Amino acid sequence: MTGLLADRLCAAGYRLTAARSATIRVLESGDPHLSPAEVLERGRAFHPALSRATVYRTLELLTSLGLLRPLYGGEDGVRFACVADGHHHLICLKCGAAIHFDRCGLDDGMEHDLEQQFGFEVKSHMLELYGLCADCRRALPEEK
Amino acid sequence: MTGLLADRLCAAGYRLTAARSATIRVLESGDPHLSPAEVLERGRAFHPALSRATVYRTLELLTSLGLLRPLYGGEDGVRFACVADGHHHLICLKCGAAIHFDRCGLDDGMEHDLEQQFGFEVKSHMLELYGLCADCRRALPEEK
DNA sequence: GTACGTGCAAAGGTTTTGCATGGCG
DNA sequence: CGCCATGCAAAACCTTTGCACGTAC
Repeated sequence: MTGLLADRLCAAGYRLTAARSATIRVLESGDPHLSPAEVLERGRAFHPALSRATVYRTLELLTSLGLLRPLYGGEDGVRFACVADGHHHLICLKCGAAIHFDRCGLDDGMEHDLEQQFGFEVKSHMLELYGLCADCRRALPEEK
Repeated sequence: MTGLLADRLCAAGYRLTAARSATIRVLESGDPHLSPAEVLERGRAFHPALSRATVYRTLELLTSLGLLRPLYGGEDGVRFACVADGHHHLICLKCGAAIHFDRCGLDDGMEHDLEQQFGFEVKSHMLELYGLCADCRRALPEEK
């Protein structure tokens, strides 16, 4: 339990309430790709009164702080990923599976170069690679 | 006019119809981050009868071929980006501006390593860096 | 000529909003 | 104690789906 999201939230001047705390606990507990509905369902384990509207508001707030990122998954709508310290996925174009990997091939000097070139202040990043996962590669040749 | 999207579509065995052609022309004409509504509006310049449903169907089709990628933009919902040959953005967390840059710091051996490790076949990729654009950095200190 | 693709319009689900209440700081 | 945040429920929105017709190949 690092409390990274909570820390950043407070540092930005927002209150750490029961609803937000529950939402954050869900986001930091394992599964890195959750839909708003899943966050609501799991969040109610920590704070039964949690409302759908508050989940949406909290997700938007964390996104605006650069801590979360909304992704379009394979088929089931939006999912949010924590990108506080960079996030890297392999995404299967067929089944929508998102595989997380740690290694980031990013050139370390790159962020600095971009800040120089565009005056852009980089806070986090995400790298996605698209293709076919092992299971779908196996399945494809068979189906006709 | 490269016709890259059209070529790939046909190569995959799909028909190149007037509706699809119009949609593709919009996607290949400049602006790399379009919402479905914008695609519809601009597409009707080429094919007035173009329907909203067909735009959605075509966007989904191109996405499943790994040519497009749905992104959640700053505030206005989904936008689609062409990732046929890799795409790299700086995204402003405040105003939602998406700045394209060419340089990709990706380690060239990385794709191959991931194929070895996960059995994943990489077809395209996208790199997003989140932060504040030059304009918003200037504006922030002023507004209280 | 045939199977695929389209347009229309209605259905479905998710996301957003307003307002009175509650609780953090 | 004041203001921020919440919960509820309704409203708004975007997206998807069914079906009969048109058309690419």
